[in-house]
Amino acid sequence: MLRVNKLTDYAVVVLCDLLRGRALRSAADLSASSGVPLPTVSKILKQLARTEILQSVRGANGGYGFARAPERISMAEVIEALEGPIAVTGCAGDAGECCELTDQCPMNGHWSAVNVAIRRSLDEVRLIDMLPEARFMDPEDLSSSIAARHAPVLHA
Amino acid sequence: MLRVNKLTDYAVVVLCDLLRGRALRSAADLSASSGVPLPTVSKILKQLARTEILQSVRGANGGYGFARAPERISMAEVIEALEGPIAVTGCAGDAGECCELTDQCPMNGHWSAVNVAIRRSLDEVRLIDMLPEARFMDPEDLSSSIAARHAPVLHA
DNA sequence: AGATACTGTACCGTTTTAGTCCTATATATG
DNA sequence: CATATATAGGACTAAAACGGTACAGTATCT
Repeated sequence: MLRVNKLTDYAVVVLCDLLRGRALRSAADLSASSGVPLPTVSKILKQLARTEILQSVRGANGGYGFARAPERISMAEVIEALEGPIAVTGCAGDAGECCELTDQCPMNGHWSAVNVAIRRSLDEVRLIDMLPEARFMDPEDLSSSIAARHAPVLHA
Repeated sequence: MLRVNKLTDYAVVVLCDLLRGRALRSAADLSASSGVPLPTVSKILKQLARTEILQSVRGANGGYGFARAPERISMAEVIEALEGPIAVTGCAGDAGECCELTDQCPMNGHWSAVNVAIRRSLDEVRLIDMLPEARFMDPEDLSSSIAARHAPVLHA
């Protein structure tokens, strides 16, 4: 079925919620407003904060916010943040690890054609395209409305 | 990691082997030449024969062959044959089934943007692009060489 | 009739995933 | 400085998915 993890699915829910609210929100806050259980939200946000997608602030009044302008975050990034490099099979990755049939295996990394194709298409889907409002708004209205919601952005 | 099943991986190995050999090959034959265990090869071929990719002939001297000109088979078809419809999450599918958070879930099928993008890119990767020889040959040489190997094609 | 080869289904052990919890660390506030 | 708040990191467990195998059935060739 070419699935992504359920966690990745939830991540998009949470990220869209974050897109809607103030610039800095706590995990508990996001859990309450998204309906996703707190431990799960925590896990997701922690993962995302390790990349260039989210930025975290520790301590009282801390929380998570976007590390970059959210309009410029692609789904490829989100998926990679939660599931590692986009590689459809173990064989096709850059890593040396391969199946036991290496000698006879006539593939030798030819899934990379598929990987590249998928990677490219995911680069072109933006996180904000996942917002339900997206389908009712034209791209310009959308970005300006998001910009407005995020007046006090974190990312300097 | 956005994986496909291991079975799908093996399917490509076996299909490429079939691409190389005679038009009609038995499962045992393909198992021997590809190195994939017979029961597994059987399972894969059975699945593929349910679609328009392979065609089966029962009884002595039977086997499997392509149901259509193999140059026109896309990876999207192969993946769908083995894993069902290309849908990255349960939510996004056409089926009514959705997560438990339906009410609050702000997604409502917005993974479909991702699904469509992936589907489109997989439509453009052909099965023959997975052949190791593919990278050393230009498209025309390749299709003619495949056509030559498959002179007595099954598909009318 | 017998041998060959696909068809369908059911089963089980292994691996992966989802979800939870605990301890450590950082920061704001009184 | 003490305390409350919040993230960081990692370990652990129960559940689901997957891979692989086996078996009984059907079709076809010789």
